[in-house]
Amino acid sequence: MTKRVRIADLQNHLSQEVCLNGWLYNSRPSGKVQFLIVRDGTGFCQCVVEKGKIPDDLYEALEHLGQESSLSVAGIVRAEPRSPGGYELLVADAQIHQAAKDYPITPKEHGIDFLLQNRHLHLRSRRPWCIGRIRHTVIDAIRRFFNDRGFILVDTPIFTTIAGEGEQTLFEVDYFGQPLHLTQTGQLYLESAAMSFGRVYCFGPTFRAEKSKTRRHLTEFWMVEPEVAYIDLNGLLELAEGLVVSIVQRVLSDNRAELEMLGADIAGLEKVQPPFVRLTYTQAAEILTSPAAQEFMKRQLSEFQAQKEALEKELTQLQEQENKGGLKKWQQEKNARRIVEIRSDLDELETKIQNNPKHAELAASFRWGKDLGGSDETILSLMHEKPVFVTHYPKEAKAFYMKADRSNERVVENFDLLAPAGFGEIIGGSVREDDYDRLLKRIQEEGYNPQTYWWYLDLRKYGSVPHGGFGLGVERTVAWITGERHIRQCIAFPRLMDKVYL
RNA sequence: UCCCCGAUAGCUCAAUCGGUAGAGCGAGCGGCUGUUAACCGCUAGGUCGCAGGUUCGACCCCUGCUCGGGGAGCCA
Repeated sequence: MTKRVRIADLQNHLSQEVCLNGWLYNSRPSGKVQFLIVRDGTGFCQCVVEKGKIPDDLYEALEHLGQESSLSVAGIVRAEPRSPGGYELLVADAQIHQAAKDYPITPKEHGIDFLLQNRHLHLRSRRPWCIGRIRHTVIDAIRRFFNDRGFILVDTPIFTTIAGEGEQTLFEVDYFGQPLHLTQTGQLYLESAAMSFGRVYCFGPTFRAEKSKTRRHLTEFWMVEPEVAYIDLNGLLELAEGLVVSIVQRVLSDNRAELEMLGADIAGLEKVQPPFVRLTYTQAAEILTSPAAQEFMKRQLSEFQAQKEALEKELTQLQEQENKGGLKKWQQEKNARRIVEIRSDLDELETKIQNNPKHAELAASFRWGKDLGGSDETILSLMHEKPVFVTHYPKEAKAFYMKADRSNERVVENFDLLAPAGFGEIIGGSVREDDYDRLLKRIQEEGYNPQTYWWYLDLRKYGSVPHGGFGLGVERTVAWITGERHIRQCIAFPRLMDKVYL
């Protein structure tokens, strides 16, 4: 029996005969030779089948084998730059385990809804595969970052009795007759644990019943939350900066091939180095209302318009070519495909062009005291190449547990981290209010029942210390790093508002 | 909850002025010894989302509904 090898290990078996176990990803028969693209979970490999080198009936069976059929192939490994992984297999023998017919996901384009309806199969496709591997690296990098720095993992409950983030977004659960809800954050529990271990983190699913139908929202997502005793805002910023840098570095070193396949912005990721940009909310507001921001928006608008004109010109040319006729059939088809592409790009540009003045106006009319809107965040992050910290938001715009800045009571000691290139928020965090009376007052102001928060208040009665932490959304981080526009492609089985596919 | 866009073959899309539909991919068959979402030829595949209205005539115009996409608010 030939040695079983995984595609990722082929480089160590040059010129040897090996056996791959996998699935047929694509095939290109070409008369007396066939090219089978086989995937095995670790990668993709081109397998060459030449007529005469294997039995004729096997050759024929392979020629008619459907996409995603399961099979084993044996043959000699050789280097081949034209093969996806750089190595190919010259097939000497093959065994078909199950011949699949009419696999629904073809090698061409599909709509997002169709793909999610077939998510159980779509996971096998190249893009979800790349993203899933990067997600794995991101999660591993996060755990290592905290474990290497003496953080203790504390698993906080998923059924919870208290709200952390606003009560409208809770999923309620009937817990043997008692109404509980699914966790929105482990933070409050984590603060309790931090007073025991000093530095802690939790990592788990988070549930928010936000009625947000956008490409940035899931109702079930994964979040890592560190919490540290004896830390100030600067310490938190450094921690967050270090975490994000180490995640990006790990992905750059472990998943470069996947980033390339996805067409991610590798040069942009390489610029993610400390120090990140640090702005206070007040400075951010000044930037948004400044002439520079308006200039920036105008430049963007003219850029969009230039792109639009270029696309329209190309469209006209293609249509003229088509009307003239005399094109080969494959050229016609290529043109038709390009036309569809241009139209969808034009649609998107049109939206951007329409939104630009609105966003510019929103930014210009920004008044101190408001929370930063999505478009404001986009402008701020587009104006900088590196991630941007925004700190010291107005108290009114933020959660009750955030510590009031003692030197300016109108603001709290919090921060958001905006990923670059217009991606938006991936981290939110704060120093926590550690004074009993102030915290009690804030709970009352929010209209919450202090009795529900009795144990949380207790933490301020017994050895209260300055402490704080933050939450980083895994899917948003993965979406930013991979350049994926839909957050729902960044988790295997996404849960959306009003829609759970599988 | 609100605003914008869409629904045509299994999938992705086209159909000029209102005159009962057309490509590619996929599937099936055939051709091709180095392909790269291969290519070339042939075949099959449709209650144009649902209900109503306008009209001699509706994929096309109008109303309602259902489903989907994008965005706002809110957030990681």
